[in-house]
Amino acid sequence: MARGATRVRIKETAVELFTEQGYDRTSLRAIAERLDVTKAAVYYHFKTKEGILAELFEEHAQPIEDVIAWAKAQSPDLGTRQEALRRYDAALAQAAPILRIFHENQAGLRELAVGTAYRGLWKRSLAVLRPPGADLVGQVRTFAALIAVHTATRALNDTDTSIEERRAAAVAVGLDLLASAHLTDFSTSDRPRADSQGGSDPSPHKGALSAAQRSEN
Amino acid sequence: MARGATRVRIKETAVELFTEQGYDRTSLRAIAERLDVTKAAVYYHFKTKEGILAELFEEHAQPIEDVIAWAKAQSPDLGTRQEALRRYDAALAQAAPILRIFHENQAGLRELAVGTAYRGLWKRSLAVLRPPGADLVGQVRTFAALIAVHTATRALNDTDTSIEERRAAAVAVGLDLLASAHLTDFSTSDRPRADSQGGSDPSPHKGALSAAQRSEN
DNA sequence: GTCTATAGTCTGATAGAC
DNA sequence: GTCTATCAGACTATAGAC
Repeated sequence: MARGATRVRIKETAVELFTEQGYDRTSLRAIAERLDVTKAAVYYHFKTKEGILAELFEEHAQPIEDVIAWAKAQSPDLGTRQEALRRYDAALAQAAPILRIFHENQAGLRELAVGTAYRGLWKRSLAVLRPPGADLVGQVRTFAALIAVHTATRALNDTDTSIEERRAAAVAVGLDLLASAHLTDFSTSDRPRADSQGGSDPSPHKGALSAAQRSEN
Repeated sequence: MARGATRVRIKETAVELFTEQGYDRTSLRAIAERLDVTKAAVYYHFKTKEGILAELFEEHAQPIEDVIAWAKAQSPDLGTRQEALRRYDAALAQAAPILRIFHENQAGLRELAVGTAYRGLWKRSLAVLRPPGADLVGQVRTFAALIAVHTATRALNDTDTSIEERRAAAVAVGLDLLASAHLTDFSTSDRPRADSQGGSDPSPHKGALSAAQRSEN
């Protein structure tokens, strides 16, 4: 067995079991048994159960932190935010299984340090995608854009479509939502132009905007 | 103490603790202690721990089932789906705390019967909101609409806005997404030009880092 | 309707041999 | 680097007194 192989296998198995059964329901004994090692062997590599999850998080959060750092270094326009969403999606290609664990175990991880770290990453991602001075509707759109890229791919896994198709669809919807969120003054008919840098207006499908204005019930 | 009061208090306390700590981390002992009764008293009212959650689910799922049944009895047009979303939101006003428990404990509840029941409810809700023959993008939009109404209100609770404002914003975005989902032929996705780099480069490390040296934040 | 007492099992974690 | 052995504590659930 190569050096460090067991440590890697522990993390791989932990991802499997955390995903299948949940973090709290997954015991170290179960991880050890599936690997055909003893519980003490797991404790040799990781000080605590949370330590396994924390290391998984740190590994996969880094590419997303890079996207956030990149976006902060750009001018805060629509093009930057849309490109940030595409890069977020690219980072997610690897990180999705781990972030899914955090998403589906929110309640149980709330009091753990690693859960706080995840919530911070989510908030920073949202802050980067959100137009400055967005109104509430714009903030909801931004949230919807992020969560679409985050979970829509898995939510539609009962369709007979490929992962690539679903990811592309989720990103397309996310980009459209970011464009809509860019229209800050949503409730009036005076709408600012969507893009000022290229001269070519992306012009997403705004025909449905009037539907939302009928929301008063 | 009025008749049946303890049973109600157990459910109320369970909601609090399931929300704060998660379902798996909440012991019956903790529920009993917070109520200042004994564990056995809880077992008198509920056969199992899952039984508490199951009863909470059944109570609050019914108004949503009613919305689904109503929508199925209408003609499957956009107006019906939008009205269904509004009614879903109205039902959510009471059911939200309970459904939040299911949403934030997905992994741990996966193997439980009550978790399967929740996933079924979600799928049926989605089916009612989805335009017949929607393409993938339309399905993502429908998913985003439902999840916006479902969780956006809570996701924005760090803003200094009222719950009513946030709910109205979430519904507005949801209605707009349903309208967009109605446009089936979206598949020619236009990608707005982002910036000089363009494309979706997942590794922006070196160039972005040096650019990030500029004092932003 | 609420209690005491307890069964039986599993948990995360540690100490120390090899 | 992996093991055996063991810990103290927590868990769900049950039986039966009052």
